[in-house]
Amino acid sequence: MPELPEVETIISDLNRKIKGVTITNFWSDFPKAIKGVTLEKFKREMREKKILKAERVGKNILLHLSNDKTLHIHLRMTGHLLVKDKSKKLNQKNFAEKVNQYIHHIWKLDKNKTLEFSDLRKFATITLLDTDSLSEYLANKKIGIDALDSKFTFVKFNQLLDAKPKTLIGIFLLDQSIISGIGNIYRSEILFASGVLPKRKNESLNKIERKKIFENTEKILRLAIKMRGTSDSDYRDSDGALGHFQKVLMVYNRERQLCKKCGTIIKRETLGQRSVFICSSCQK
DNA sequence: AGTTGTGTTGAAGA
DNA sequence: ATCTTCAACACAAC
Repeated sequence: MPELPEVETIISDLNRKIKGVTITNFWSDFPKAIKGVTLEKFKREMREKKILKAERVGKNILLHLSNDKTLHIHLRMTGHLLVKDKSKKLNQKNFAEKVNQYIHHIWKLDKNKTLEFSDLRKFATITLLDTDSLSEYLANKKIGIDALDSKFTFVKFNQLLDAKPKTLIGIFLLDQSIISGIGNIYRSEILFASGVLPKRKNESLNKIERKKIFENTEKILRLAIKMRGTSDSDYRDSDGALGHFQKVLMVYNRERQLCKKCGTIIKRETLGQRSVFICSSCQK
């Protein structure tokens, strides 16, 4: 599941591999994922445009093009972007893996490269925007402050918590309109590291607990970026390779396994229709 | 073999 | 308003 660290890994890969390259053509067998324009119009808009830069806001990918257009890509659950270089024989093995075989869109690039979009469940979306209208578009989407934005301070975090006193912290952390970037994996990990149960109301959290959640959010997200994300299931980087954070998960997807800290059996609970994983002895 | 769970988001319903 | 449910879709696990 691509959350902030996985998207950040993709963004840095894209900037390293395809910044400045020219799109020669575009192919899709699932144009439904392309929002706002027909496939034909979209193809026309792609041809002979340069990819200037990749950017990230929360889990959202922004690709700035040379025609004052910006591509907004959301990977949703199973989307991932692969960069292939036909002049290199590298990564054939990764790309052959089944999870990388659900290619529904291809940007053909110069220098023998392609940007290929694999998406098993086909929930991902591609939106073509005027770069000028970007800030308006993002405001409309109600994307909250990025969890790694330097403006996301402890003071700001407290203001956000106090604005939603009755909300459960486990639900709050997942709400992209408040803070963007945290998904199901990292909310369980952040709350475990902070010793706080997901069903605690914001108003019940004392200053020490708030501080721990705030600090662990940055700490865990940055460590996960360093480890190139969590490949618990479908996620792969632009080489089609696995991330490594799944090796150090403390609670996520570890139902009925023993807590790595205290040996208590990890439990799975449902919160807002989604699973959350807890150690009832480490978290209060 | 049919049912259920999976997680992200937007839209619809209450 | 805010919460809950569902739908988008494919597949693995039961």
